[in-house]
Amino acid sequence: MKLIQQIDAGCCPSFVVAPLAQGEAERLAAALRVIAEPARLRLVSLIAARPDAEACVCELTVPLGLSQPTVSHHLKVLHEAGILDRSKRGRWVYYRLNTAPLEALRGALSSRDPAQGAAV
Amino acid sequence: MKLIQQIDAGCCPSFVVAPLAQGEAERLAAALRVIAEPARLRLVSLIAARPDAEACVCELTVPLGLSQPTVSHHLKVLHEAGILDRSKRGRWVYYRLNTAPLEALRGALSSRDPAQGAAV
DNA sequence: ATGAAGTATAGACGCCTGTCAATATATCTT
DNA sequence: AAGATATATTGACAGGCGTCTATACTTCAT
Repeated sequence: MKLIQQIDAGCCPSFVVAPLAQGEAERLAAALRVIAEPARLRLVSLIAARPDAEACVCELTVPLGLSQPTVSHHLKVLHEAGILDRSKRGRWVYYRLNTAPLEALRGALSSRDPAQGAAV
Repeated sequence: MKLIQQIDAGCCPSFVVAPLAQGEAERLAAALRVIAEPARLRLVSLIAARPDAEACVCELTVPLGLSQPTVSHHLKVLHEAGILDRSKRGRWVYYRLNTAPLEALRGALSSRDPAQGAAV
Protein backbone atom coordinates (compact mmCIF):
# COMPACT_ATOMS: atom_id res chain seq x y z
CA MET A 1 0.00 0.00 0.00
CA LYS A 2 1.25 3.44 -0.88
CA LEU A 3 1.87 5.56 2.13
CA ILE A 4 2.43 8.79 0.30
CA GLN A 5 -0.13 10.04 -2.18
CA GLN A 6 -0.14 12.76 -4.74
CA ILE A 7 -0.95 16.12 -3.31
CA ASP A 8 -3.76 17.72 -5.27
CA ALA A 9 -6.78 19.90 -4.66
CA GLY A 10 -8.86 16.90 -3.64
CA CYS A 11 -6.44 15.84 -0.98
CA CYS A 12 -6.57 19.09 0.91
CA PRO A 13 -9.88 20.63 1.89
CA SER A 14 -9.52 23.79 3.92
CA PHE A 15 -9.49 22.66 7.51
CA VAL A 16 -10.57 26.03 8.83
CA VAL A 17 -13.78 26.31 6.85
CA ALA A 18 -15.43 23.07 7.97
CA PRO A 19 -14.63 20.31 10.50
CA LEU A 20 -12.34 17.64 9.10
CA ALA A 21 -13.31 13.98 9.21
CA GLN A 22 -10.72 11.52 10.41
CA GLY A 23 -9.76 10.33 6.93
CA GLU A 24 -9.48 13.86 5.54
CA ALA A 25 -7.33 14.90 8.47
CA GLU A 26 -5.01 11.94 7.92
CA ARG A 27 -4.59 12.70 4.22
CA LEU A 28 -3.93 16.37 4.78
CA ALA A 29 -1.50 15.61 7.61
CA ALA A 30 0.37 13.15 5.39
CA ALA A 31 0.64 15.80 2.69
CA LEU A 32 1.94 18.37 5.14
CA ARG A 33 4.43 15.92 6.62
CA VAL A 34 6.12 15.71 3.23
CA ILE A 35 7.28 19.31 3.53
CA ALA A 36 7.51 19.43 7.34
CA GLU A 37 11.13 18.30 7.10
CA PRO A 38 14.21 20.53 6.94
CA ALA A 39 16.11 18.51 4.35
CA ARG A 40 13.13 18.38 2.02
CA LEU A 41 12.41 22.09 2.39
CA ARG A 42 16.00 22.83 1.50
CA LEU A 43 15.87 20.46 -1.47
CA VAL A 44 12.81 22.20 -2.85
CA SER A 45 14.31 25.64 -2.33
CA LEU A 46 17.62 24.59 -3.89
CA ILE A 47 15.89 23.17 -6.95
CA ALA A 48 13.58 26.18 -7.24
CA ALA A 49 16.63 28.46 -7.37
CA ARG A 50 18.13 26.67 -10.40
CA PRO A 51 17.50 27.63 -14.00
CA ASP A 52 14.25 25.99 -15.12
CA ALA A 53 13.68 25.04 -11.46
CA GLU A 54 15.52 21.83 -12.20
CA ALA A 55 18.56 20.03 -10.78
CA CYS A 56 20.19 16.62 -10.86
CA VAL A 57 20.94 14.65 -7.72
CA CYS A 58 24.67 15.19 -7.93
CA GLU A 59 24.18 18.96 -7.66
CA LEU A 60 22.21 18.63 -4.44
CA THR A 61 24.22 16.28 -2.27
CA VAL A 62 27.04 18.68 -1.40
CA PRO A 63 25.00 21.81 -0.59
CA LEU A 64 22.67 19.70 1.54
CA GLY A 65 25.48 18.07 3.52
CA LEU A 66 23.79 14.68 3.53
CA SER A 67 24.75 11.33 2.05
CA GLN A 68 23.66 10.48 -1.49
CA PRO A 69 21.23 7.73 -0.37
CA THR A 70 19.59 10.10 2.05
CA VAL A 71 19.17 12.75 -0.62
CA SER A 72 17.74 10.13 -2.98
CA HIS A 73 15.31 9.09 -0.28
CA HIS A 74 14.02 12.62 0.25
CA LEU A 75 13.74 13.22 -3.50
CA LYS A 76 11.66 10.08 -3.78
CA VAL A 77 9.28 11.26 -1.07
CA LEU A 78 8.90 14.65 -2.79
CA HIS A 79 8.43 12.98 -6.16
CA GLU A 80 5.75 10.60 -4.91
CA ALA A 81 3.91 13.58 -3.46
CA GLY A 82 3.99 15.24 -6.88
CA ILE A 83 6.10 18.17 -5.72
CA LEU A 84 9.03 17.15 -7.91
CA ASP A 85 8.83 15.79 -11.44
CA ARG A 86 11.47 13.26 -12.40
CA SER A 87 13.22 12.84 -15.74
CA LYS A 88 16.20 10.65 -16.51
CA ARG A 89 18.66 11.98 -19.06
CA GLY A 90 21.67 9.76 -19.64
CA ARG A 91 23.30 8.90 -16.37
CA TRP A 92 21.66 11.80 -14.62
CA VAL A 93 18.24 12.12 -13.06
CA TYR A 94 16.76 15.59 -13.03
CA TYR A 95 14.13 16.72 -10.60
CA ARG A 96 11.96 19.69 -11.49
CA LEU A 97 9.72 21.69 -9.20
CA ASN A 98 5.98 21.42 -9.68
CA THR A 99 4.29 24.21 -7.76
CA ALA A 100 0.74 22.89 -8.09
CA PRO A 101 0.85 20.59 -5.03
CA LEU A 102 2.30 23.38 -2.91
CA GLU A 103 -0.48 25.68 -4.04
CA ALA A 104 -3.00 22.99 -3.10
CA LEU A 105 -1.51 22.89 0.39
CA ARG A 106 -1.67 26.68 0.52
CA GLY A 107 -5.36 26.43 -0.22
CA ALA A 108 -5.85 24.01 2.65
CA LEU A 109 -4.39 26.58 5.03
CA SER A 110 -6.71 29.34 3.86
CA SER A 111 -9.33 30.62 6.28
CA ARG A 112 -11.52 31.51 3.33
CA ASP A 113 -13.82 29.05 1.63
CA PRO A 114 -12.51 28.56 -1.93
CA ALA A 115 -16.06 27.73 -3.05
CA GLN A 116 -17.18 31.25 -2.15
CA GLY A 117 -15.94 34.28 -4.03
CA ALA A 118 -12.77 34.67 -6.06
CA ALA A 119 -9.82 32.36 -5.86
CA VAL A 120 -6.86 33.40 -3.74
CA MET B 1 15.00 25.09 25.76
CA LYS B 2 11.72 25.59 24.00
CA LEU B 3 11.20 23.21 21.16
CA ILE B 4 8.16 24.87 19.73
CA GLN B 5 8.20 28.53 18.88
CA GLN B 6 5.59 31.03 17.89
CA ILE B 7 4.74 30.91 14.25
CA ASP B 8 4.96 34.41 12.79
CA ALA B 9 6.01 36.06 9.56
CA GLY B 10 9.66 36.03 10.61
CA CYS B 11 9.66 32.30 11.17
CA CYS B 12 8.58 31.43 7.67
CA PRO B 13 10.38 32.85 4.68
CA SER B 14 9.07 31.56 1.39
CA PHE B 15 11.17 28.53 0.61
CA VAL B 16 10.44 28.67 -3.09
CA VAL B 17 11.74 32.18 -3.68
CA ALA B 18 15.25 31.75 -2.30
CA PRO B 19 17.32 28.84 -0.98
CA LEU B 20 16.74 28.16 2.69
CA ALA B 21 19.63 28.06 5.14
CA GLN B 22 19.77 25.17 7.57
CA GLY B 23 18.40 27.17 10.51
CA GLU B 24 15.56 28.65 8.47
CA ALA B 25 14.62 25.22 7.17
CA GLU B 26 14.54 23.80 10.69
CA ARG B 27 12.31 26.60 11.99
CA LEU B 28 9.90 26.36 9.09
CA ALA B 29 9.79 22.56 9.35
CA ALA B 30 9.06 22.79 13.08
CA ALA B 31 6.21 25.20 12.36
CA LEU B 32 4.76 22.90 9.71
CA ARG B 33 5.08 19.87 11.96
CA VAL B 34 2.64 21.50 14.38
CA ILE B 35 -0.17 21.16 11.87
CA ALA B 36 1.12 18.04 10.10
CA GLU B 37 -0.80 15.90 12.56
CA PRO B 38 -4.35 14.55 12.10
CA ALA B 39 -5.53 15.14 15.67
CA ARG B 40 -4.30 18.73 15.66
CA LEU B 41 -5.84 19.46 12.27
CA ARG B 42 -9.16 18.15 13.55
CA LEU B 43 -8.85 20.19 16.74
CA VAL B 44 -8.30 23.37 14.78
CA SER B 45 -11.17 22.63 12.44
CA LEU B 46 -13.49 21.72 15.32
CA ILE B 47 -12.67 24.94 17.15
CA ALA B 48 -12.99 27.03 13.99
CA ALA B 49 -16.51 25.68 13.48
CA ARG B 50 -17.70 26.89 16.92
CA PRO B 51 -19.27 30.27 17.60
CA ASP B 52 -16.47 32.81 18.09
CA ALA B 53 -14.04 30.10 16.91
CA GLU B 54 -13.73 29.07 20.53
CA ALA B 55 -14.21 25.86 22.51
CA CYS B 56 -13.34 24.39 25.88
CA VAL B 57 -11.42 21.15 26.28
CA CYS B 58 -14.44 19.17 27.46
CA GLU B 59 -16.22 19.89 24.17
CA LEU B 60 -13.37 18.48 22.13
CA THR B 61 -12.51 15.18 23.79
CA VAL B 62 -15.54 13.22 22.62
CA PRO B 63 -15.66 14.30 18.95
CA LEU B 64 -11.93 13.65 18.68
CA GLY B 65 -12.12 10.17 20.17
CA LEU B 66 -8.94 10.61 22.17
CA SER B 67 -8.22 10.66 25.88
CA GLN B 68 -8.39 13.95 27.75
CA PRO B 69 -4.63 14.10 28.44
CA THR B 70 -3.88 13.51 24.78
CA VAL B 71 -6.24 16.30 23.76
CA SER B 72 -4.65 18.59 26.34
CA HIS B 73 -1.25 17.73 24.93
CA HIS B 74 -2.23 18.68 21.38
CA LEU B 75 -3.90 21.88 22.54
CA LYS B 76 -0.70 22.82 24.31
CA VAL B 77 1.35 22.30 21.17
CA LEU B 78 -1.07 24.42 19.14
CA HIS B 79 -1.13 27.09 21.83
CA GLU B 80 2.66 27.30 22.05
CA ALA B 81 2.77 27.73 18.29
CA GLY B 82 0.35 30.66 18.59
CA ILE B 83 -2.38 28.95 16.59
CA LEU B 84 -4.71 28.78 19.60
CA ASP B 85 -5.18 31.46 22.24
CA ARG B 86 -5.91 30.23 25.73
CA SER B 87 -8.22 31.77 28.32
CA LYS B 88 -9.32 30.26 31.59
CA ARG B 89 -12.88 31.03 32.75
CA GLY B 90 -13.88 29.35 35.98
CA ARG B 91 -13.15 25.66 35.80
CA TRP B 92 -13.02 25.71 32.02
CA VAL B 93 -10.22 26.55 29.67
CA TYR B 94 -11.23 27.96 26.33
CA TYR B 95 -9.08 27.80 23.24
CA ARG B 96 -9.70 30.26 20.45
CA LEU B 97 -8.40 30.12 16.89
CA ASN B 98 -5.82 32.69 15.83
CA THR B 99 -5.53 32.62 12.05
CA ALA B 100 -2.39 34.78 11.81
CA PRO B 101 0.13 31.94 12.25
CA LEU B 102 -1.68 29.86 9.65
CA GLU B 103 -1.57 32.77 7.25
CA ALA B 104 2.16 33.08 7.90
CA LEU B 105 2.59 29.44 6.96
CA ARG B 106 0.53 30.04 3.84
CA GLY B 107 2.95 32.79 2.91
CA ALA B 108 5.86 30.41 3.28
CA LEU B 109 4.29 28.11 0.72
CA SER B 110 3.81 30.86 -1.83
CA SER B 111 5.85 30.72 -5.02
CA ARG B 112 5.68 34.49 -5.23
CA ASP B 113 8.07 36.79 -3.42
CA PRO B 114 6.00 38.75 -0.86
CA ALA B 115 8.58 41.57 -1.10
CA GLN B 116 7.64 42.10 -4.76
CA GLY B 117 4.23 43.37 -5.76
CA ALA B 118 0.99 43.19 -3.81
CA ALA B 119 0.39 40.91 -0.89
CA VAL B 120 -1.53 37.69 -1.46
C1' DA C 1 -13.43 21.96 54.95
C1' DT C 2 -14.49 18.36 51.85
C1' DG C 3 -15.66 16.49 47.66
C1' DA C 4 -16.42 16.91 42.73
C1' DA C 5 -15.37 18.44 38.13
C1' DG C 6 -12.20 20.33 34.53
C1' DT C 7 -7.61 20.51 33.04
C1' DA C 8 -2.54 19.72 33.15
C1' DT C 9 1.62 17.03 34.06
C1' DA C 10 4.60 12.88 34.56
C1' DG C 11 6.17 8.64 33.10
C1' DA C 12 6.09 4.62 30.07
C1' DC C 13 5.62 2.32 25.72
C1' DG C 14 5.57 1.52 20.77
C1' DC C 15 5.65 3.16 16.16
C1' DC C 16 7.47 6.02 12.64
C1' DT C 17 11.18 7.94 10.13
C1' DG C 18 15.68 10.24 9.09
C1' DT C 19 20.20 8.74 8.74
C1' DC C 20 23.99 5.89 7.27
C1' DA C 21 27.02 1.99 5.09
C1' DA C 22 26.76 -1.51 1.89
C1' DT C 23 25.14 -3.03 -2.24
C1' DA C 24 22.43 -3.19 -6.53
C1' DT C 25 21.12 -1.16 -10.92
C1' DA C 26 21.70 1.61 -15.04
C1' DT C 27 24.33 4.13 -18.37
C1' DC C 28 28.32 5.75 -20.52
C1' DT C 29 33.39 5.42 -21.94
C1' DT C 30 37.27 3.20 -23.67
C1' DA D 1 33.78 -6.48 -22.32
C1' DA D 2 35.25 -4.02 -18.37
C1' DG D 3 35.51 -0.29 -15.59
C1' DA D 4 33.65 4.18 -14.11
C1' DT D 5 29.96 7.22 -12.84
C1' DA D 6 25.20 8.41 -11.28
C1' DT D 7 21.35 6.94 -8.84
C1' DA D 8 18.36 3.71 -6.22
C1' DT D 9 17.51 0.09 -2.86
C1' DT D 10 18.22 -2.58 1.39
C1' DG D 11 18.82 -3.21 6.12
C1' DA D 12 19.98 -1.43 10.61
C1' DC D 13 19.95 1.86 14.19
C1' DA D 14 18.59 5.82 17.05
C1' DG D 15 15.71 9.66 18.24
C1' DG D 16 11.25 11.85 18.19
C1' DC D 17 6.53 11.78 19.26
C1' DG D 18 1.58 10.29 19.78
C1' DT D 19 -0.85 7.67 22.97
C1' DC D 20 -2.25 5.92 27.34
C1' DT D 21 -2.76 5.44 32.70
C1' DA D 22 -2.02 7.50 36.91
C1' DT D 23 -1.75 11.51 39.38
C1' DA D 24 -1.46 16.49 40.52
C1' DC D 25 -3.46 20.94 40.29
C1' DT D 26 -7.30 24.39 40.22
C1' DT D 27 -11.80 26.01 40.93
C1' DC D 28 -16.45 25.60 42.43
C1' DA D 29 -20.46 23.67 45.29
C1' DT D 30 -22.19 22.06 49.57
